[in-house]
Amino acid sequence: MKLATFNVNSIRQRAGHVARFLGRMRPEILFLQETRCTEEQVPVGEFEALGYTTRAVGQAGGRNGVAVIANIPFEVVATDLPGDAEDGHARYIEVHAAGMNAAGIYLPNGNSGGEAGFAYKIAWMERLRSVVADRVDTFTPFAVLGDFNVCPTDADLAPGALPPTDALVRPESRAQYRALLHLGMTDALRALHPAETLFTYWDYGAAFETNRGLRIDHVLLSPELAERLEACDVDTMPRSEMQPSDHTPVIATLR
DNA sequence: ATGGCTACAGCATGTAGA
Repeated sequence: MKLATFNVNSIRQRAGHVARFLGRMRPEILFLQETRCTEEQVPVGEFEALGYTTRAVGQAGGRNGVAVIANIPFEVVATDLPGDAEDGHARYIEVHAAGMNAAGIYLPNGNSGGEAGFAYKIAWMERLRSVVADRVDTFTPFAVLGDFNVCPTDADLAPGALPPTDALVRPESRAQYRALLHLGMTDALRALHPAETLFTYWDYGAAFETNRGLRIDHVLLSPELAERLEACDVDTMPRSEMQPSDHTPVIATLR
């Protein structure tokens, strides 16, 4: 069973990248972030041809947007977090599939909109923590995958890539991320690669060539799923293709 | 630390991304 996450920075610009990734890695479930379009605008044809079904949560205006693409039966059980403001932000999708729940998230960046924008990020993380706490308390096998917009530690970004005031590395963001781990979630990539320099995002320009990146896309697993964790890796292939997203996928394999 | 990228809305630049 392979679970994957990929911030595509516009699915309309990246349908080919996603289709090639699906064909090569054949994940059972793939979560997308920053689809940047409405549900009707998601180009699903290439995915259907590969045997995949798509469900999207989108919004008008070219911002945010998440989706799930799977080749096993699944049911969408949530399209927002309990308590989410009625602001129309498309940032959450949760499915029930293969005896587990899996959520795809596009966590607010928190750098725009001043301190109010940062507060929105932290509040969003607190709501996510409530959902994770519920799934853990009820022993629901649960995976959270997506663009967390948090570098968990200083080992998760190239030295000097961000100022210490950036919302991706601020202590409050990191504390909220750690709170998810303290609930019992496992950072799958870091658990299997404790000392490796691993990035999932490189800014456009020369950052990929010079490997000046960030690790901000994560796979968190509840105890039931962490026990089944077999492999977790960053797939840099899509980032090396022409007209890439600035992110690249992370894939976890469960027994 | 941004914007030297990129995408989007919409048609000129402004906003957002991280």
